[in-house]
Amino acid sequence: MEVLIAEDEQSIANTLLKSFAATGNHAVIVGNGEEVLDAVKKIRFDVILLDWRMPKMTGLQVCKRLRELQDQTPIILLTALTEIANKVEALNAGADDYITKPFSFEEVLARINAVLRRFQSNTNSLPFGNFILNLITHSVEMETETVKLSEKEFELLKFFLLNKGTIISKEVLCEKIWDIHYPTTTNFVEVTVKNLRKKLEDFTSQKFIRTVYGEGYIFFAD
Amino acid sequence: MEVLIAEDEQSIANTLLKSFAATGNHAVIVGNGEEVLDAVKKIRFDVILLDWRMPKMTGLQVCKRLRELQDQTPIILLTALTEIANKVEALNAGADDYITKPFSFEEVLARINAVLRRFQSNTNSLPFGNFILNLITHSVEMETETVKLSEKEFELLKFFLLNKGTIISKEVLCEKIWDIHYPTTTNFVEVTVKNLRKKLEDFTSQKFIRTVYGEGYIFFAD
DNA sequence: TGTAAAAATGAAAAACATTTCATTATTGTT
DNA sequence: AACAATAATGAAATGTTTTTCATTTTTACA
Repeated sequence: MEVLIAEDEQSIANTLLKSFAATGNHAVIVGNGEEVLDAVKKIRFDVILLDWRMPKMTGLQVCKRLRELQDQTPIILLTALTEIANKVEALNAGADDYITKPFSFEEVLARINAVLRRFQSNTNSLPFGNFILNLITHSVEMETETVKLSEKEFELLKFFLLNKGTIISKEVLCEKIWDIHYPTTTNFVEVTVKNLRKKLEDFTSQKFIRTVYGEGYIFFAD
Repeated sequence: MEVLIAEDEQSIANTLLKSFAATGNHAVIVGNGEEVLDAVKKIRFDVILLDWRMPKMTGLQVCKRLRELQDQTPIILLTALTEIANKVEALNAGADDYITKPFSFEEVLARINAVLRRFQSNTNSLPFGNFILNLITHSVEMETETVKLSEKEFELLKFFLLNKGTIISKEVLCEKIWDIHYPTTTNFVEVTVKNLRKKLEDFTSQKFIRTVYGEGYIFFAD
């Protein structure tokens, strides 16, 4: 397991580092929030432990910033504070859990494992723009409204979201969604794209599905 | 949201009860662990708040017992204790989170929402017997075969699985799945039950959906 | 056992989703 | 600008699901 620890108190940092090493894991220590943001750009971590009090940015600010940057790495906040407002703030800022100091390494491990357990199983929603594709209800949700997709529309949008930013040929869509080999005699792919576009445009004027002439489609969000 | 609160201190219990009502939720209060075990047999709750100190059984014991009984309802422990050992114990006993007293109602709600978020995104399948209901594909899977359910069949089976072992009236199904108020002029609930039974029986001779004459249906698995 | 209420069933009707098809619009190339 | 290839569209045809309805079966209870 790859752990990123943001902690400016040397003694705590070193104890954690050794403990992780002793349990067969690998930890990287950084001393402030900016270094966290740099580190996550370079390496993928399984979990991030953020000290609440740090130089420059607080753990909370780092947490918020990471979520703004669409980073979904599980975050556990380490805090010496006990004020209720902070706990609520932490959870609402996108942290997955927090641990109050003083803590035992045993507790840290228990917390991490609990958070990872939740995370490991697949997500039930795929966000894009201001929207969310709910994989259970097969509908697109925004703040106020919800639109139910037909089955083919759902599978198409899901496929686009899992492959956003890359050109997807009709041939591939045919194979993956309809399980039909190219060439097809009719244009059901185009028709389904049209219908999906229509449903999304009822929400917004944003053009998510762009056509690449002669090659296929490409999905853009953010 | 349906909340079960196990709390023997009347003042705390009443405050919670009122606060939940004020936020459009419904809470049930019980005073000891045995009543918790009784209550979950009858009704499905979205979350259980367990006081650590209670007559007869501690919250921890109740928590362990519920997990032994295969009850997966999210549990949040309410505790006045601050010893680290207890926190670890709580998480290892199968609790999903804990709140230290004193707490604000705001924190309780934030915690519940955080737990529910994890819980929901944690499961994309519901197992029953030797089968699995895949919540993403809306199909029932067994070792070799797979059957795709229609939308109503899917919602019905999902509802049964989330409420297994309890009697479910047609009235409730009508409200929750069709969003239609009783009484109905026609018998679409019975028809959908019939079709779902048929699809399940193509897999197995096991009778999952039992009729309770004059009351509704009850789903049995394991 | 007979009866009335409740539930199950097969099949038609209605609503909805998918696919096909003819036509129009757009794109890249000359 | 003109052309051919590709894509988009509206609407019809087909297929599937949902709902309705008439009838049969099951149940609890006298």
